[in-house]
Parts: sequence; C-alpha cells; structure tokens
Amino acid sequence: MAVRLQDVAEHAGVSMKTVSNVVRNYAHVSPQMRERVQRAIDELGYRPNIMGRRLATGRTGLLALAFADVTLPYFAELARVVADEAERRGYRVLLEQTEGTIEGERAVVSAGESGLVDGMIFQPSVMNSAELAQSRTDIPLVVLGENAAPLTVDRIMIDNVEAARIATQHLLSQGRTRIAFAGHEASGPSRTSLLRIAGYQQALEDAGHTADPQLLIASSAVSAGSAVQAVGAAIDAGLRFDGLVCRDDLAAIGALRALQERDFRVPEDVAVTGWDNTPMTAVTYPSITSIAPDMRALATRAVDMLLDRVSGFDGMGRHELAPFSLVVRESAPTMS
Amino acid sequence: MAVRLQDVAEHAGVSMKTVSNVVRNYAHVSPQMRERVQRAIDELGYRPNIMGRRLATGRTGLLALAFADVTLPYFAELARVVADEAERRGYRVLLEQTEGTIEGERAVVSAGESGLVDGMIFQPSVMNSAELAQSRTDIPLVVLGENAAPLTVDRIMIDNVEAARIATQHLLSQGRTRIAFAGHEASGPSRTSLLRIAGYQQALEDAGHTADPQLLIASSAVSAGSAVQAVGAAIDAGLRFDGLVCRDDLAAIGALRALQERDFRVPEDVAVTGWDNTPMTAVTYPSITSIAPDMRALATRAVDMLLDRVSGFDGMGRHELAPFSLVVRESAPTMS
DNA sequence: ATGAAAGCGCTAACAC
DNA sequence: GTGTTAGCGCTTTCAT
Repeated sequence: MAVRLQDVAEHAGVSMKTVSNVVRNYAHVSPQMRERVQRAIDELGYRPNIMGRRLATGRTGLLALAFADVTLPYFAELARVVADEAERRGYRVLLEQTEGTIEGERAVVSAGESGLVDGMIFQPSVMNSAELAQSRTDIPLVVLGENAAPLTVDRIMIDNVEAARIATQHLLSQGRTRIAFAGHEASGPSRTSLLRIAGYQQALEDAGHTADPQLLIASSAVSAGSAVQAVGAAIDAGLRFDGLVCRDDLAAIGALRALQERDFRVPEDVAVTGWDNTPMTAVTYPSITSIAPDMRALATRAVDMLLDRVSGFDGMGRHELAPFSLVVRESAPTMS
Repeated sequence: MAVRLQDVAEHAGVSMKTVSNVVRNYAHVSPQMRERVQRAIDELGYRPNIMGRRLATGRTGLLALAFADVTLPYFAELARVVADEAERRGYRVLLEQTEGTIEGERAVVSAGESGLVDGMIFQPSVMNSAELAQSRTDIPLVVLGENAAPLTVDRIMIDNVEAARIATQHLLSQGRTRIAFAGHEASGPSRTSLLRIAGYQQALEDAGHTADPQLLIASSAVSAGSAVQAVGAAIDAGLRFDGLVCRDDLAAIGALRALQERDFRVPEDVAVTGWDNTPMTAVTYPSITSIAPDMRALATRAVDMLLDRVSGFDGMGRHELAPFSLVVRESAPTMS
C-alpha cells in the first residue's frame, strides 16, 4: 500500500514526530535531521495522507461552493475566481449544484454528513433567509447575491438597485425615451429581479418619466432561449421601445436575437444593456454593454470572510457590497 | 463540539457498533433497536463525520475533475454532467483547473498529498502521454479527449476525424465549394485541432477537392475573441470562402462576428459550423450548426470506468468512443 | 531538538 | 443481533 509517516520514520531511523515536523516545515528541526528525513521521504515517495491529517487537526482544506448551475456563464465565472482565490489560500473547492430548486438548495445546506468541508460559499436562488438561518449551523457560511441572507451570516453582493439605475440612466443619457426591462421571471420574480427593476424604475422617475408596467417583459426562465421567446412575443404583440435593460447577459443575448430576427437594428433602433459582463458579451454582434460586477473583489472578500470564521471569528454577520462598473459596448454605446 | 458516534451510543445505551450499523443502514438490525438508535440520533442531531469514516474505510467519496478552465462553455457543460453522474453514484466532485498550462497540469496530476480523492477525470490540454503515464499512479485516472492518453489508462473521446468529416461533408452537400477551417492554435496546433483538420481534409478529398493550406485560419488562442481577429484578418487579406468549419463553438461565434462586421451574410454567403453544441449556439443569430458530443454518455462512461478501477478493476486501459451527432441550425442549414 | 503515546471519529474483525 | 477492540494516518501534548 501507500507509504505512511511511520514507514518514513523507520526508514530514517527517527520518530514519527520528527518526520511530521519536517513535512509541515516546522521551524525547530536541525538541518542535518531535516535533510536525513527529506531523503527518506524522497526515497520512499511519501505523500502525506490528507484525511489522516484532517482527522487529527479538524481542518479539511476544502470549501464548498454552491449555486444553481455551472453552465450559466455567471456561475462559471464565479467558480473560476473562487477556486482561484481559495487555492492561493491553500484551499480546494468542492462544487455543489442546486439546479436552482428548493430541494437542491436544501440538500446542499442540510448535509447529511459533517466534516467534509471547512466552510461554504452559497448563492441561493430560492431559499428564504429564515430557512437558511436554520441550516448548516455546523460550518461557517458566506452568502452571495441578494436572495436570502440571515443577519447572522456574512453576505456579499453588488448594489443591484444602483447598478440597474446606472444602466438605465446610460440609455436615457443617450436619448432613449421608451425603455423596457426584460428577463425577470414570469412567475414570482426573484429578489434579484425585483431589485434590478426597482433601480430601472428609479432611473426613469429621476428623469421625469413614469415607469410603464407594460414595458416589463417577463421571461419563463433565466435563459437566453426564453428571452428570445419573451422579447419576440412582446414585439409581435405590438410593444415598441428604443431601449432595453436586461436582467442579465443571457436575456440580452436572447433579446438581441429576437430583435435581429425582426429586423430591428441594435443599437440604432433599440439600445440594449446586459448584466454580469460574461465573456460572451464581448464577441456577440453587436457586442453588449453590460453591468460588470468586480468578480475578483467579490470572490476575495467571500473567501476571506469565510476563512475568518473558519479561524474562529464569531461576530455578527457582515453584509458587504462589491464594486461594479458599466462596461460600454456596441449594443448601447456612448455617443458624442 | 460536534456530536460523535460514541455520544449517540451512550445516549441510546448501546454500543458504537450498533449505532454505526444503523447509520449505514446495515441490514441485520432489529427494528426496535433501529428505532431507539434513530431517536438518539435525531435528539442529538448527530451527523457522521466523513473524514473519520474515510480514514477507516479508505474511501473518500470524492472524485477530482481536472481541465483547463470552467469558464469555457464546453468545460462548464462537462463539469455539470460529470458532477451529476458522480452524485448519483454517491460521489462528490472536486474542481481542478489547469489554465491549460503544463505547470497547471503537472500540479494537478502530481498532487503533493494523497488520500483526498478516490480517482480523477482529467482532460489534458498540453501534457503528453509519456509524462501522464508516470503521474498520479496512486489513484485511478480516466482521460478525456484526444490529447494525451497512455495505453495503461482509460480514455474516452469522440471520433474527431469522423465528426470533422461529417461537418465538412454537410457543407459540401449544401453546395459549398470553397471551405475553410478556423480556430486551431497558431503556434503548435493541439492534437484535437490536428484530428479535426484531418477529418476536414478527408471530406474535401473524398469529394474530389484538394485541401488548400491557405484556407486554414489559425487563431492565437482558443477563444471567441481571437477567432474574431483571425477570421477578420484573413478576410481583410483577401481570403474568400463560402463554407467555414470551426474548431469549436467559440471560434464559430467569433467567425460569425467577423463575417457580420464585414457584411457577409451567414449562411447565404458563408455557411458556418461549430463544435461542442454549447448552449449559446442555439441563441446566436443565426444559430449555429454544431457537432454535438453526447455529453451524458461521455460522463457516464468516464465515471463508470473510474469507479470500476476504484473498486479494484485492474485491466489494460480501455479506450472508448462516445457518440456524437451534427445538430443542424441556421448557420449551415440543410436546404431542400 | 527529538521521542513516546494518546487520540481525532469511524469501521470492521472477531467474539458473544 | 449486538458488544469489544484494534486500527486507519496523522498531529500533538508531554517528557526528555
């Protein structure tokens, strides 16, 4: 079988403690002893067994990252940067997908086993904060996004209202006067959608317009395909607009297609904004102006806050905002 | 601290063995005993500690999935379906990203620690099979894709030559006569690209054409952005073609933009095919005809082969092919 | 600076 | 069917 610490100890003629010290780079080991042990390690090809270590220390070096679905570009981006930030702190990431269903989310936060991960970063889609607050009390939790967030738990998000206001204002400042919003869920809009709609409405009202409920184009799901349907159907039903704030990039991509199918020009006839600044927005034609959350800052803080708690921090939940910006591209350019 | 097996045992007035039997659903436990123990478990809120179990059994219930980058849609799709298949077999998935660099790949296959995962599914980008064969001999490995694959290791891929032949033939059958290939790496094409180019060439030759090296449009990286550049530059340099086989969907999306920027109509002027059938291909305008690997089959076999070995199977490396199909969409339709 | 031994939480012989 | 006990591989007091 595998080489154990004890094998190395015997091979080197020292105690397990000494080998352990060398493996973990403990300071107080004499150079010659260190070298002697290191040789034994190399000769035997010894690799410390993580699980044995874990059992002894109580730390696994694993973080769980839970969200709806990695195939949604925003979450892929999130996984990428969280894994990266975790890694530079010596942690690995376990992916947990919830499918965006309450069952999936419950499964994830109510683990039937303990000790696997040291903490969890979770972006809920549907679970409310009351339920979240009662779950997974065994390990630290950091919540991402604007859905559920018990006061007892750390959370980080961007200011959705403000970002939506800025996107909408951008369209207004370019002379658009009839601005629609697309991509929120048809049945029971998520908190995310509600906040973005609120910001959209606020920008309109700030500019002296009144928000028209007719201009809210709901989508059957958070996907580009359903946005194609929804926006297409709205246009076919006679709805007209010269600006379109989309709930997310997928909706924007779908809207682009729906508009182009019907010979509307973007941005000439309709200017469009997306949300998340996913890689695809740079290469569509036209490319898409999009709200860009600072993913690196988001992930950095999320991991840091989590590891704070892993190392014993026990204050109240910290609720923080991550920066964002509006990346202006062809679908809603800044015109001079 | 946390409730342990022993706490439950004491609380229920039975031995640890009995509690363990109940927890693991061991058959030979009397109903009343099971109930009594279960009550104790519920009262104390006991959750088995995975690491303790692991150390005792030698199994972690964890699989590593390693590839370049989850933000590439194909890999996101892969992560999704592998995680899903693993889960239904009682395993969780640890994400490992290599950035597509040799350092990243080495880091992944030469783990400085052991015992974390029971096995690993790895899609190499650059590592050769000789090097791969010498790595990670401690745990079972299944290789995905057409890059490195030691004979001693299980591997699964699709028939790239045949798929490329079919995509190209599709364009030929629609009357296209001057067909280019785009998206392979400019400096040292990957084995993947070479196989796809071989299939492309074969289709051309089968149809009595001669493959023209001029029509190979290399890209500086595997990304949509660099495909925009490469295809755009080729056109600007005077290259003309009426069909375009792209190495992957990202290249196809980039090509679409490059063509549309220059007022070429797709598919009228140029018919385009992609590869991977990633979700985006259904919602671009035009939507993209694409080679669709059977991801479910791929993931199912990969996980099954891996778990075979985890449970002791020790035969030669099995090299298998997963099915694929050509999904015809607007960018290269079938015309009557 | 190094060694001896206890234990992290669980499973699996082996006994009863 | 249930209890006893010896590890799994490592870390960590506590001695020396």
